[in-house]
Amino acid sequence: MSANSRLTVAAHALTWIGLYQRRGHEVATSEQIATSVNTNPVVIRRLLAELSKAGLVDSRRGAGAGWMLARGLAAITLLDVYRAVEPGPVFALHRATPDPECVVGHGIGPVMAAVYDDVETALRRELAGTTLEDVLRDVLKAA
Amino acid sequence: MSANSRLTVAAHALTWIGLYQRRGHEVATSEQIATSVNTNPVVIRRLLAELSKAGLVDSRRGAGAGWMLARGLAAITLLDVYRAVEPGPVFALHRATPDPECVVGHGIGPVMAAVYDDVETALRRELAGTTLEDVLRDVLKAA
DNA sequence: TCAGTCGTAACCATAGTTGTTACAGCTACT
DNA sequence: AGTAGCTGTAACAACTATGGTTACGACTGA
Repeated sequence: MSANSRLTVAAHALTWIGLYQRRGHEVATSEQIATSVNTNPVVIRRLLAELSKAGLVDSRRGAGAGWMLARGLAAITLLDVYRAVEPGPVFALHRATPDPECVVGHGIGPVMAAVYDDVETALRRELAGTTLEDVLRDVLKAA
Repeated sequence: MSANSRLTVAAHALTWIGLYQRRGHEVATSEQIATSVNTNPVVIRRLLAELSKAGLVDSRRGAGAGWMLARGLAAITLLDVYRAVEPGPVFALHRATPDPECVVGHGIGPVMAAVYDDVETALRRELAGTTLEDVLRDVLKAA
């Protein structure tokens, strides 16, 4: 499985913005966030654009521009972030339709789909149990 | 996330071998399985090679060669198959180490790792709850 | 000996992710 | 007005994972 870090980086960016705002700043720039994440500002802007479409952040343009949270850290769960940045499911069915003449080929699709539904539900339940406020608290606790 | 069908195809192949053996045949060939899955025999052999390393199937070479289950369908869970064919975790941490001078950059790695551990545990618990015997039963029920 | 199959290497195509450069558009500030 | 600074997005390259295909040596029952 292609392990991807989109959820990690998105959570990092949002947590960073939250802490920065808590310290009295109105907006955070993609360059500041990129420095903390250790990546390119465009990567951050691309990710924040998806989070913006999902209603998790707002952006301000022009001079003094930047990003701000659309709601508090306590009101954003990792599931919200996951939904915003992960396009597809973890597991997929066959790429090409299996042989419909074969009993297994004909029937296994729905069976696996049901299993994958349960897996996704469990995964989402876990992610829903952690808010970015929890993340920030644990981050500060470890410092 | 790159949705992959390795788990689906592996479960399909094993279930097919199990049913084929139950009908009185000793071994199944990669070509027969590939026909049911609707893919190339080499894809099946590559996947079964991984399942063989994991001790789920055995192969016989020479004339009359093919594949057979190493143990019954009821003794193989989807978690066993998942472990055999999925190399890495679902989520990854940062590709490049975040800024250690930043509180968030320094502390968020372990926090996210803990969350991902819980997610993987939940995912594995779900997969462990279904055996290939369950899969075959549901496949036959739907027919 | 030979036919059939495994085991595996090699190569290509496709797709997703990440990093990078570039540039148009917007707006507070001077 | 003009400008500086940042967003928003396109374009491209590099890398990785997956899947499809061809090829061929290795093995073994008949």
